[in-house]
Formats: sequence, C-alpha cells, structure tokens
Amino acid sequence: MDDVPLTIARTSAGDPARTIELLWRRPGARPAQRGPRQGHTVDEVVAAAIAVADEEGLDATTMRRVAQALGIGTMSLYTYVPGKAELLDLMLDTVLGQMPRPDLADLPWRARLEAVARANLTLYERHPWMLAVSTTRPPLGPGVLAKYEHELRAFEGLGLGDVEMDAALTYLLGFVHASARSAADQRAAQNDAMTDEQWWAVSSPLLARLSDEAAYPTASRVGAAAGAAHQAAYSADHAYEFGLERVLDGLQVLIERR
Amino acid sequence: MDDVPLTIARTSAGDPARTIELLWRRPGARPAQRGPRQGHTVDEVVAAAIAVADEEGLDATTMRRVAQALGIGTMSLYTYVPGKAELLDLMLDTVLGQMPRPDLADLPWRARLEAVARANLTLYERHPWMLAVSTTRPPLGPGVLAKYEHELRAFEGLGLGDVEMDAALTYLLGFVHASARSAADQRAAQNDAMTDEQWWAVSSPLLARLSDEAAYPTASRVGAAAGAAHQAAYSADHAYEFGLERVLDGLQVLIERR
DNA sequence: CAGTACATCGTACTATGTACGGAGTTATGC
DNA sequence: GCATAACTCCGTACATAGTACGATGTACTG
Repeated sequence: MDDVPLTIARTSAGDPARTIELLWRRPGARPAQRGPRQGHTVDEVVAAAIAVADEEGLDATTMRRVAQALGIGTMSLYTYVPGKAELLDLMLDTVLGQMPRPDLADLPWRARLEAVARANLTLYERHPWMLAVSTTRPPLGPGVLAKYEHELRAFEGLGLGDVEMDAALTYLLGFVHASARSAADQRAAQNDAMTDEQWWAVSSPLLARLSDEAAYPTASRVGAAAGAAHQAAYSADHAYEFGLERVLDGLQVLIERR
Repeated sequence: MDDVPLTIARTSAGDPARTIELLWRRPGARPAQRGPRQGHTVDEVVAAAIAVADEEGLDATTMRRVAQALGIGTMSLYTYVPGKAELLDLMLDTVLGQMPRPDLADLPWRARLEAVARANLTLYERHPWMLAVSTTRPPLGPGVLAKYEHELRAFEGLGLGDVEMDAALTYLLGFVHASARSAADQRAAQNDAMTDEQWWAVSSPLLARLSDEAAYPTASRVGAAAGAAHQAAYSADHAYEFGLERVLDGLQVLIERR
C-alpha cells in the first residue's frame, strides 16, 4: 500500500495533476477567496455535459453546447475545467460513480458476474456516448475506483489470484463492451432503415459479384442466416446471452481447476 | 441467395450506393470519357491514407494530409472519394482484404480459432487507427466479405448452427478487439511515462483519499498487483493469452454439448 | 485606497471538412 | 473546325469546434 503503482492513464493531454484534483474534488473544499463567486459548480458543469451527451450524442457535446445548456459564455466554461478532454474524464468518472452497487455477496458466483455484466450493459445503453470514448483505463477517479472495488468483489472466493481477478474482470468487461457496441450499431442500422428500392440500388453490384463468383459460400449462407436473425427483435439480447454463457463457461473451466 | 438480407451498415453518412460502388470497383472499369485523365487511382488514394494513418494516427489523417502525401490539392481528393467517411470505409475494407488467409483446414479447431484471433490482433497492431473506428460492421466490401468467409470456415465442422457460427465469431472478434484496445492503451501509458516527481504530484491527493478511508480494500490490493504486473513486459500478451483460453474453453463447453 | 486575485466572456486564431465555381482539358456531334 | 458538354484540378470561402488571450468587472487584503 505504500508504493501503489496503480496505473494512471488518461484521455487528457492536459495536466494530470489537475485532472486528478478535479476528479477528487470535495464539495466543501476551500473556494476562491477573492473576486466574484462562481455561478455554477464543477458538478453542475459535468451534469450538464452528461445530459447533452445522453440526449444528443458525443459529437454534439461541444464546449459551446454545454455552455449554452448552462446559460453561460463558452469561454466561462474554462474556469471550471481546463479543457474538453478533462471534461470527458469527469463525465466518465461521474456516470461510473452513479451506477447502482447492490450487495451481491449472497449470490452464487455466476449470478454475481451476470449482475456485473448486466449493470455495465445497462450503463452503455443509458449513456451510449461512452462507446465513443477510446480508453479502457480512465483516470483513477472515485467513480472508477468504486466500480472496480464493487466488481472485483464479485470475483472473491473463487480461488483466483489477484492478477487473475483483474484479468477475469477485464475479460468480462471487454465482452460487455463489445456487446454494447454491436447492439448500438444494430440500433443505428435500424434507424437508417432503407426503402426496398434503395436497398436494391445499393445491393445490385454486390449481388452481381456474389453470383458471378460464388466466392463466398460460407459467408453467404451464414450471413443470410445471421442477417435474417438480425432483422428480428431477437438479435442483440440473444447474442449477448450467448456470449455471456461462453464467458461464464470459460471462467467456470478455470475456477473448477482450483 | 435470392433474397440475401446481408446486413448493410456503414460509417458513412453519404450515399450508400456510391460507397458500395467504390468498394467493389474494378481496375479495368470504364473510365471517364472526356476531360483530363486522373493522375491517381482510388487504390492509390486509399493506400496513401492508410500509410498516413499507420504512421501518424487517425487524427493526423486529414484530407489535407492525404492530399499532401499524394502531391495533389486537397480539393482534388474529392474527385476520388466523396468524403472522409467514405475514405475511412475504403481504408478499412482494404486492410481487411490484405490480411493473410492461410488454409487452416488441417488444424484442430482450437488452433484454427487461435490463428484467427492472432491474425486479428496482429491487424490491430499493424493498424492501430482501426481501434478508433467505431463500427463493428463496416460496409460489405470485398475485404470484409473475404475475411468473414475465411474466419467462418474456422468454425466449420463443430456442430454449430449458422446463427451460432456468426455469434461465436462475433464473440471471438469482440474479445480480440478488447484485447487490442487494452494493449494499445498500455502502450500509450508507457509512452507517457511520468517522472517520479510527476507521479507523486499526481498521486498524493489520491493516496490521501485511499489512506483516509480504506474504502477500497479489494481494489487497492488487486490494483496494486495488477499495476505491478502491468509495469512488467508480461502484461499485454499474458492478458491476451488468459482471455483467449477463457474464450476457447467457453466455446469448448458449447461444442462438447453437440 | 491601491494592488491583487478571480470570474466572465468577446474576439480572434488555428485547424478541419467541404461547398462552390473558375480555369483548363478532352471528347462528341454537327 | 467549332460549340457544347463532360470531366479534372483546385483556390477561395464558409461553417464548425477548441481554445489563447486580454479587457472588464468584482471582491478581498494590507
């Protein structure tokens, strides 16, 4: 505990110290002593940014847009956060901190892991913009740490070593992230539904190619079946359940070796 | 085969027909009949863009930068591709099309899947910018289709149904993607290595918080172990191997039920 | 009261994608 | 041969987004 090389990574190209300082800010912290009082708090800024991102997506979440939501000038925003990247870090940490964290201790391990996975999937559904954030390791803010603590607990008592616990959690969360991406893409594709004639306009060169060469027998067959499945409401959640079973079975093999 | 609802999704907000047309362009296709001949081909444009992205990252791969690499004016680029999003689609399809596709038929199924996974991981290592592309389903170009065909073949003979094959492949590729992201983040963090005094400046508020509250017992313990592991060269490939074993074990449980 | 700290925010700059139209080149049809 | 149309190249200008910089106003300190 006295030499904790907890990995510190950040999306921000700014000052790491300032990012951490903001992440771990306290409500009663010593405010500025002179000059006018700020009209908002960092919490309010972050909340406004999250609301805009949830409602309009990350592309629309510009400094101008967030400032507008708060009723302040764009450049005023920079008195709260040093830059956009830091704002993103704060947004991420905040939504992670807001996740429900029920006590899972009495559940069997598979149910615990399922609960963790489901909570993460729900998080992505509620905040789709998170998928557009590229880092797997945000800065170590209170939300990140509380989440990590809670989720690691789901792996306790399974006979895994510390590094294995981290790796197993990473594995589970990686799967959920991939599922969330896939589901989001599918929703986007459905929202872009094409008319039949548009579809034919797009597809005719493709179909010609497929017919000419029969170069893709397996892909044609499987793709057709998968495509048909994807038109049904079945798809995203079923794919998730399939994958989660694979994930849990894979972990079960490991756990039963202990 | 006569009503192939192959899912068509795209990163482009442009004309889907034009995207597909470009993806499936042929070298000997009928060129323009009038006006000066183009100085480059679409292939050359895409190759230049890939080279820039590989070398400098996706953020640096601006239309201006690609045009400069080709020695043409920025706006000339638009006579080859309608926009940046389409260029991205073309880049993606091209690198997928360039993947080696050895015949895996004589290998046992786990080795086949390992080969598929490793090829995908290598692809991300060679083209890290791919991680910044958000879609799980690029447009159906020749590269995407050839890759899909090749990879599905690795799942043949395992007793899986068509939809299951697609889901299993999705599951495997999702894992690889997550691993690639994690490895890339780690490389980035190492390249950002902080001096000891920078580290203390950043970490002291964090350590104070951890010490004050002992609120994160598991996270502290596991995070320390995982952090230490991550400082070693061990980490990324070991995490990948750990996860791949889980993936394969999880699939094995399924396959052995058939 | 003068000086300092601090909040607000307009202006201007950099960077990026691309609409638009001018200039030049090549083919077609009369 | 010429007018017209198709086509390539590309400069200019515009919209958008992040943010540096400094002017203005407010509140505290000695």
